[in-house]
Amino acid sequence: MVYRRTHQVVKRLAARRSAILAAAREAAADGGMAAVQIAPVAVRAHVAAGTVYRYFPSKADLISELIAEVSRDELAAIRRAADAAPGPSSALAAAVTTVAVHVLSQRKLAWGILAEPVDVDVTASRLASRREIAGEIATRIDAAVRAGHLPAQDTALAATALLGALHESLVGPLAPDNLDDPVKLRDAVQTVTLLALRAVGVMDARARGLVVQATTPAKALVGA
Amino acid sequence: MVYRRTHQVVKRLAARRSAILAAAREAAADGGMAAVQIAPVAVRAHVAAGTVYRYFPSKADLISELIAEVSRDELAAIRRAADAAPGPSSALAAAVTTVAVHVLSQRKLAWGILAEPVDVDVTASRLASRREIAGEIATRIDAAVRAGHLPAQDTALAATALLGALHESLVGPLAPDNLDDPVKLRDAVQTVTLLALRAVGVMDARARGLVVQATTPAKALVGA
DNA sequence: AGACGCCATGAATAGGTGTTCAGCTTTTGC
DNA sequence: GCAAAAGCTGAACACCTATTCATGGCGTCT
Repeated sequence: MVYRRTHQVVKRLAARRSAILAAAREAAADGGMAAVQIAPVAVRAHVAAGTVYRYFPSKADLISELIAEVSRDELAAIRRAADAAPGPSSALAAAVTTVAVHVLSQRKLAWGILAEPVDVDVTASRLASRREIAGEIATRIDAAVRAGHLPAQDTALAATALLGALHESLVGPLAPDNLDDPVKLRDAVQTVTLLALRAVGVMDARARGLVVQATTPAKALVGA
Repeated sequence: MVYRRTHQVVKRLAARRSAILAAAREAAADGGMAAVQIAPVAVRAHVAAGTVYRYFPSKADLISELIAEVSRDELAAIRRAADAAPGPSSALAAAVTTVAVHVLSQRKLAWGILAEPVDVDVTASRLASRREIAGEIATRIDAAVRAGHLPAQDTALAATALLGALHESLVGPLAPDNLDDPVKLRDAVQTVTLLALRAVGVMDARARGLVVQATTPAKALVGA
């Protein structure tokens, strides 16, 4: 007797898997990675604790997939924004702005994905996540360098440094705490983007122009 | 009958306390914060596990003091380097270089102090540590701004961003892995310092000069 | 309709480390 | 030298949450 999964069942299984992941994401967005515990996530997803283990071998795997998923979304958003820009420098500015806006609009989640202490080992997926995003930024820096807009440099290191600057200043423990005010938030995004662009060698005056330009499409997200 | 601590005993107690802290520091430098567990630390300090609790109310307190101690040392080094510089811009460059060299020369410890997951809550002391260092950097940026060497800016945010850039690119998960080679190490320090200076608005050409200048006194540490 | 296999359940288990404390040793004051 | 106080010890405890698994229910095939 060959038991075969009906299409309907396959769909239900997939839905459940997504539900669990979504529940984990909500929990993380809500209370950080600390809130991503098997039992609470199971409740959120309307399944029993044991069921989670039918879909993910371990908590580490669950969180790893969560990180990968968020990372994919992030990367797509960055590419979209950068590709829509008129030139390499604008693209870089757009990419940086996108990262800034995204992490700010989901601070707890971002902090959880990036740096919050977790009781299981997720270094590998965090590493992969960073690699992807940093790689994209590095590519954009490289394009600007090749276009002659920036001095030659170690683009990988620069990209890493930029991300570090963004993360620490926007979602790190020292991040300003009044970022709920849309105006302050936009200012923070602009300030940090300006810093980032100057860091890789964009002249101050030109950088300011790029920042304003890049902020415009992101207006809706920034809410100003 | 009034029992009173003899001078000798006071000294022994203080010595023991230091020994425990030192043991914790060694453990952290050796295997990161994960290695700072009560039992192993006690062994290193040649005391019993219970004894640790006669000096520190909890593991959280022990680690908090460890963080504070390392932070104090770091701050002192930054001040020393900056104060020895001839002008505000040089001082800023020196401060940044000092941070870079320090975190690189004790990567595991730095990572532990800054961001490594710990099973107890040490956010408060980490926050304080960051505040101190960032405050110092902010002060130096401010001095350079007032001297007319840099454009006006949000110095607190800039300082935070700089530290984020340094940490992420030098001890974060994406940090280059060949930093044991002294030459590579020096290059990394210079590259990152250059990025940092440009970020706050130092012109590229001038920044390069400051970087070289600032690296010279740190030569010994950098080992090149 | 019957038999069999996959899926879901959630209470019980496991494992590891911070913390406690009753007993022992060392120091103090007379 | 002796009693009292303080310090030290380390085995036992406590706690917490990831993970397991015996059981029951549902879907699939003949």
